[in-house]
Amino acid sequence: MRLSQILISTLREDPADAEIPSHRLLARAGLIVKIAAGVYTYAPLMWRVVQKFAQIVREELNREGANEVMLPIIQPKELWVASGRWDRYVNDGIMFTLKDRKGTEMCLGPTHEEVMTTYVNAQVNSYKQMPVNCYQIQDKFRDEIRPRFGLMRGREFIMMDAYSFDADVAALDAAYQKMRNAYCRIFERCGLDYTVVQADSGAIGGAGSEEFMVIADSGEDSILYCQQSGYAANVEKAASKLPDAPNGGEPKKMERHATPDVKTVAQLQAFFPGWEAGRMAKTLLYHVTWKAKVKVIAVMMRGDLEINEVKLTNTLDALSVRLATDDEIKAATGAETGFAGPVGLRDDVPLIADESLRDRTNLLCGGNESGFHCLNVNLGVDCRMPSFKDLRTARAGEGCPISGHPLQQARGIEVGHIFKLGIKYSKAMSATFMDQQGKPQPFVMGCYGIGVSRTPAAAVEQHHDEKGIVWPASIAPFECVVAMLDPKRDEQVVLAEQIYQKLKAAGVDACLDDRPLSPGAKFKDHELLGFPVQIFVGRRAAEGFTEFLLRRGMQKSEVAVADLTAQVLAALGR
RNA sequence: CGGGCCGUAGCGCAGUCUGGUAGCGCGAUUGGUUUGGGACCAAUAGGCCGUGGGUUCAAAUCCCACCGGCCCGACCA
Repeated sequence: MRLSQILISTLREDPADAEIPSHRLLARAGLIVKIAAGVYTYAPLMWRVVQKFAQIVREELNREGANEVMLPIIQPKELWVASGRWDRYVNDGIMFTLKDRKGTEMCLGPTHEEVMTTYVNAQVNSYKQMPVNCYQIQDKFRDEIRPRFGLMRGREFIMMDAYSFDADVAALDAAYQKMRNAYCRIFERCGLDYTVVQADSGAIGGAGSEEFMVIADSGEDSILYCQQSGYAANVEKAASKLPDAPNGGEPKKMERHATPDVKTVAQLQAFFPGWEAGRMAKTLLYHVTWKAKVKVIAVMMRGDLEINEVKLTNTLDALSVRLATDDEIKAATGAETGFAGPVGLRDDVPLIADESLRDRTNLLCGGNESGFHCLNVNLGVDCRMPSFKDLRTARAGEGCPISGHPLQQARGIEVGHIFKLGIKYSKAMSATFMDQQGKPQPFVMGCYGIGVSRTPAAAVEQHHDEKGIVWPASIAPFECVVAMLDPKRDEQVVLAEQIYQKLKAAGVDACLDDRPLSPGAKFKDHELLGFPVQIFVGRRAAEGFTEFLLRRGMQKSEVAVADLTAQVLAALGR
């Protein structure tokens, strides 16, 4: 391709609304253009990037026997009612809904479990037809509460989702493993530094799930990992071994103390010298929403630790949880915020506690009365015995649950997520096949997503410098650019053309920069656009020499034309 | 949805406090000179100052409402 024929519009200045490197660079390079919040046009060079990545995804999925299909973007409400997800997605506000001419409610697909399950259910009647794995690569729509970071969190975005259908759990496990392997190959081929972490399965539900995280400071997810054991988990899911808190000793008689205006753990430590946070048990009131009811419940946590609301939601099998408001707290405990405790808590307020409080004695708790706290509280003696659950947010520095070594923390961009769904959707939607006994059974499903527009952005996040993007060769818009510095000089034009043709003949995805720009402008453009290998045909063209630049590291050397193709192939690892 | 902020030429911004001719840089167009780090000279084009209402002799500027957008938070296959 000749760059003179491609729409390229790099900006001299950073766009005003971009924060993170990938958004800033993709916008400045003119590769993405915003049309509304979280909605972007992909410029020709960016579309090449997306297509190259999508092709890698296809090749690796096809290798595992998956079938590419095209599913509708517009979906009828009834499918979502059948799976039980309409209300949740609409209430969460992320569903784009619309009505057709007849007034039938439809939505723009935020994901495709419903459609795919319906499709496969109609086609697959027998266990003999499985395993089946279908995927699609296309636009998805989510009216994100807060779109941001360019392609990282858009409202319209490109995604690959694959769905596997099997007759039993063992077959699902095999399908899952195949997809996991394919995912590893995909992200390796993109040159990404990624980690597979245990994850919460969230709104989509199901048994096990793992996320593929690209490590980057701008990542929206926090992950904890251990190099010794290989353990890695999203902080939403992570477990850890805790260092012991100070022992409370033999149970003593509870004391009630006036603590006016002392509300926080820090204030309590100052008020009661010698009582460390680890000997306190804070009690937080949560407003919990289930499908058919809402309730305020009390959750106890050791004073020096934090509640993990994802774990709390899962433990309670709730749709959502949020901290209770001051009014709700007063209604439930009779006390102002800051004095809630288990002692004398109303019987109709359920009480649960984190495992870190099991068997702990002589705790410091809120008094359930404004201005009072209790010392030497013993659970099950001075108050109800709570049920104990893992509700704690694991933190860096705590022990790895496998090796005990201190956990380390990093930020990650979620580029892939794989789930063992089981029969959650097939059962809800009555999607069944005939088993060997001739009895209908629900499909055992898995689902597997990759952010197709997000992954290239993540690649930029990981591969850039102060001058611009440094594309990994496998997804670069072109592997190599051949630029004539002065298109008015015939020897440069002729030589550049020759080199370009030779590279193409050698199988290099090359482009020719024949634009009538000054040399400086071309240098800047190519630094920003990030072609991995850059060849400049300039003042030494007549002598048969060119300049050879590797974008990563910006190493520049003079190379004779005769050696050029070999050098380019070597630089591309071929 | 809570908190903070912003809408002025294609992009980046000044002007708004203190009402009175709408500006700067980049980009674009034309002509000329250039050609190794976003060239130079000259000329030109380009604005319902987000929208609607109000105050005023007079509104980009003051007031109200709405719309759009950004950041923090909550939220989030």
